[in-house]
Amino acid sequence: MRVQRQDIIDAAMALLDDGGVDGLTMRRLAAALRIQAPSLYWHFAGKQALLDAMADALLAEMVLPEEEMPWDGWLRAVATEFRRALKSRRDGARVFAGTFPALDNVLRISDRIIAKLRAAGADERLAVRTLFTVQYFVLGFTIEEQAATPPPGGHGHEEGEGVDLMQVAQRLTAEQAARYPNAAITVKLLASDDDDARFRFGLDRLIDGLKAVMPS
Amino acid sequence: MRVQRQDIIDAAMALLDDGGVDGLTMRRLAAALRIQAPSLYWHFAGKQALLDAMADALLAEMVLPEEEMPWDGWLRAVATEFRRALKSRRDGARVFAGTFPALDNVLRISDRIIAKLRAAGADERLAVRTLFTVQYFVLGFTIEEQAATPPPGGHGHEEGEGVDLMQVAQRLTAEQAARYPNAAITVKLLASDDDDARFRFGLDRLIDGLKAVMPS
DNA sequence: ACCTGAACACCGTTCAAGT
DNA sequence: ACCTGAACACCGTTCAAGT
Repeated sequence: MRVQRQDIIDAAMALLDDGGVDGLTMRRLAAALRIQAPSLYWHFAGKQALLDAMADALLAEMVLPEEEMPWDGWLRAVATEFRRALKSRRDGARVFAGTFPALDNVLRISDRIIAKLRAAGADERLAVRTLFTVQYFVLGFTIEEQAATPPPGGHGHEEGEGVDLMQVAQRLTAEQAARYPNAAITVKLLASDDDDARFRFGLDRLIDGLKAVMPS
Repeated sequence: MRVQRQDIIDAAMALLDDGGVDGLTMRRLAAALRIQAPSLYWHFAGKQALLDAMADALLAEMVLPEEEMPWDGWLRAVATEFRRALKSRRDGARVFAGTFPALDNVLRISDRIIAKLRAAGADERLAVRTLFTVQYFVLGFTIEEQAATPPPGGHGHEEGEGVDLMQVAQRLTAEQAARYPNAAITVKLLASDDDDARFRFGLDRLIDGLKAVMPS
């Protein structure tokens, strides 16, 4: 049986979990599929097209909340699901960032979000700005979250790819800690704070701020 | 005169403007400095250490607002300056994202922001969460902003690195536009909307939301 | 203290050719 | 319609050696 486009995406996603974006090469991907690297170029125009397809695939599993909810709770739920989708694969947020794939899942989900906001009374511009404001926050948050090495008991992550916050805190020179005491505290506090709670904090502030400009 | 650490950072920044992060290679950087690539490893442990130094250098020009302002206006001004600093070099936001450099400029500016928020009555955790929430929004926004090709009259950007939103809009198949009408409108509206106004919109919503949880 | 030459182990992509 | 072999033009990094 020959390799299909979807087989390539599946294998690429698996490889992402193994070695991160930096470990995802066309040659390794081909080897995993037991074909030669140039064969991939029959299915995808180039590596970027593959990454676009992967970004879109990340959203495939997103479950949208029920339609009956008020827009603010609904948007909060969608943002939470978006973060979950990005986190479902190693470096998922980095793969998604920068790509602007006009592919099916991205279009489908954008469409539903805009529809919801418009139904709640927002005009086109307000709906679009709201969508992207929330998206930027989630994306920025999740990129940093995934860049940090999970504390001790991770199950993959062999390489020193991630940033260990504890280690960063300890490597601050005495001079730096004396000169920038608040920054020194920040690193330590950040390392011990709960990611989910931090995410909720930011998202709730944002949605609170959005409520003030949404009609009704 | 031999090459100094700062010369390398300066040359790397110039190279960034020329060819973006993808065009920044140790070999090209060395050539620009008229030395051989391995020499760079005497000054920096590896490419990542250089990128960290570049991320820190991006913040060197940041001008912090006067201390007398109320915290909300002050924070808005700092966020605006942060975006400006990221945009001062091609792909600046991408360079900054993911790195967590405990270097002087990053520490200095974090320290001042936390100090300001604490002086306004926030406890440590609230101050840290506020700082990072705003940072995530600005970073996410600016990454996407820099990923988009500036409309027509750009002065650099030879390669097809950026995403042309107009082109994306036109490449949507009739089937896609029919199935996801709101998404189709979104792409067009996004291409014509003003980036500065979009940035202010998101930032103001965020700061509005933060006001509700800050004491005083 | 700073730099080079040579080498290692890779990359993404093209293209003619095969089935 | 899908895949291969061979090749091109690169990468980041190490390391012994030079000044």
